[in-house]
Amino acid sequence: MLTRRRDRILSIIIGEYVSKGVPVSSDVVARKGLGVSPATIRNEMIELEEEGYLVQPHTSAGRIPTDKGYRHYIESLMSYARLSRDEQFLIRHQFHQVERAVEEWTRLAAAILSGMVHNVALVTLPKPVEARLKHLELVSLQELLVLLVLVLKEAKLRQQMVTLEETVSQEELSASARKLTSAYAGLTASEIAAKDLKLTPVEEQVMKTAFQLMRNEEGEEYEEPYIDGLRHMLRQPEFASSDKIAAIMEMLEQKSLLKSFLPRVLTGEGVRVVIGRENKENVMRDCSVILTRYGIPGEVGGAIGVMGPTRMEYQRAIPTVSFLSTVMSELVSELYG
Amino acid sequence: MLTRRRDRILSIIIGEYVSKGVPVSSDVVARKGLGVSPATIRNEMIELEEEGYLVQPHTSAGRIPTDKGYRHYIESLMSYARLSRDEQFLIRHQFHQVERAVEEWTRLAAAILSGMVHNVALVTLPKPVEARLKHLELVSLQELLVLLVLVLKEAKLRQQMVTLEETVSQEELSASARKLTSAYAGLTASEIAAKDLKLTPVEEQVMKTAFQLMRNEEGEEYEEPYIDGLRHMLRQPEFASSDKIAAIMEMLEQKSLLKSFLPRVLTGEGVRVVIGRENKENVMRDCSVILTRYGIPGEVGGAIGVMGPTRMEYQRAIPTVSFLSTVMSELVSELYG
DNA sequence: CATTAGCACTCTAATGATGAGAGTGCTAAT
DNA sequence: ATTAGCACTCTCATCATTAGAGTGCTAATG
Repeated sequence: MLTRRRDRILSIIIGEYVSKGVPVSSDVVARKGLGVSPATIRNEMIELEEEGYLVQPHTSAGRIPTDKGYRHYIESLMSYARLSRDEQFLIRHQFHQVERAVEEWTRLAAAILSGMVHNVALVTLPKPVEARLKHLELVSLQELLVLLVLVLKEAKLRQQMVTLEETVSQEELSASARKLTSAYAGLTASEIAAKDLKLTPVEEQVMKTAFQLMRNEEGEEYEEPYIDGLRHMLRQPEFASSDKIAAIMEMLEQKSLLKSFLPRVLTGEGVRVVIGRENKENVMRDCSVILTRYGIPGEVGGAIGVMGPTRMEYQRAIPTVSFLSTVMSELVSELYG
Repeated sequence: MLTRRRDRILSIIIGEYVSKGVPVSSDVVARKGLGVSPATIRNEMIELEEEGYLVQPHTSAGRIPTDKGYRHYIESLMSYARLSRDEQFLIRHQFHQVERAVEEWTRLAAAILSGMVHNVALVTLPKPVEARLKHLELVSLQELLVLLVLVLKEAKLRQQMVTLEETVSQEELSASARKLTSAYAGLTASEIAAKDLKLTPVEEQVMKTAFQLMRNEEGEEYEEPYIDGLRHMLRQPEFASSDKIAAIMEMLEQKSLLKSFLPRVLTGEGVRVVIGRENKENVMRDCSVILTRYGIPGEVGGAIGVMGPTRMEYQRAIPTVSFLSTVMSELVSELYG
């Protein structure tokens, strides 16, 4: 546990370092109205360094926060930081101005978030815990080629070409589609599989494909996220070396890494902050990630978050992520009724 | 017009510079089997410099090609460069291993292209010159909320929520959908508008939305492209400074710029190469873009291309872009049958 | 006349020396 | 417990020096 004053000093140092990007000297801290001299601050700083909250880049430099320092700072921040009423209103307003569609919302959320925190925003599409069929349609394209269209409960479309073994007219296809829709509407993939219905071979084939498509919708993993704001993050001085940029780019373009990265962090409620070396990936050792879920627990959910250098405006980023998650939850709830 | 020998020297310099990234000296050129001494090369290089094909970064450095130099080199390249049979086969093979869907093909094309040329690949979805309706479906979501699903001729789905003014049952909606489909299937947006049919108010409303959606499909502009391979481009030494990266990132993330950028380049047939300062955008002054169209002329088309530093392996990039455009054209043709 | 050997010249990039400035840690006084 | 004072350390910018790369020019050559 830190004394009140050390806590205060740590906050000041983090605040200064985050905004200026330069190691913070005892002088600067002393001028922030603590009523003590730089020498006293120095003594405290030695303590804070010994306890692992601060480090010096070199002997004659000011201090910068360690991951542990940020961690402490953030814990005390999490509870009370909120966006202002005005900002909340402004954000809500923007969502009401776009198409009523999850893709649009997700894209907008990423755009707003990245713009507000000047870093990369990651937002996945909402994904239902279990896919439920709403409607099924078959459209004949060419002789043997049929387009299978699934409308899922949450107004999501999935499509897949199916190559039939025999020619079937559009009328017959429509009849089959009607039959299958009325038989299976409202069911999940497993419920559909369980139901033993008398189907024609063509219908069998269609449902096999539909089953696959629905299975793909389920699962623990989140969708591939929308990414926005790379341009902002790259302006940060910590990304002056193009090596780091390339390494991070590699991670972001390699969907596999990203996917495996998201859910691990999100087993639990509330906003998660992963700071610097707390990240498993080595390339991320100078980055922090602020992530949270949104959606309706047990029904549908997505992830929303920010990625940026460890030296990040947590004070602003955390409430922003938090608020946007709330808004996305509301929007999704509306849609899922 | 250049003499045969100067042409040869220019080629060698470009070849060397592209692979090594270092100004090329007369010695290096002389060792390439021209049968003349470095001094002769130097005399030729002076000529080439005076004619604007080469420059020296500073007095005691080798030469590097100017935009004009690259331009000349490329003109002579365009005609004969092809990918090897093996590579062609390998690429085709990969396309046959993915889902039969334009999104997959587009994504894959970007992935393959960027991997092969170690730079950024841009590929837009194919876009029809005029959207033709294939099928229309209405799915009731909530009391007044209906999902309108359009299947367009090329197996493309479009969706939009419609808020009705009165409650309509799913049966009635399906009936309307059937009616509208049989009335309008195969028609373009303008043909649909021209047809004067007796519609209920709800059907009117639906068709108004459908009309809008189809109109959005048309137009001169290409779709927003799939982008892949930033990680490769960033590894190039010319992007060591993060300023440039950020500027280019800004352009790529700002869809507006990108969209306006694509079609301007693509009024015409064949592969287009825009080198360095030939680009309108100032941030692109050290970059080249290789772009071409694919699709069925007059019916459906997209753009495919590569972006990278001016010092690019044109010899490889141009035939690769060209070949992938052919493959995409074939695939799209199959689908549009 | 085209080619080329020879050479002086220029410019870069790496290295090391120097000094100012920033900020510290410690000591001793309050 | 706090703080003034001060020696100490390390960075960073500047400058000088030097090796090396590659040139352009001149004069000689077949």
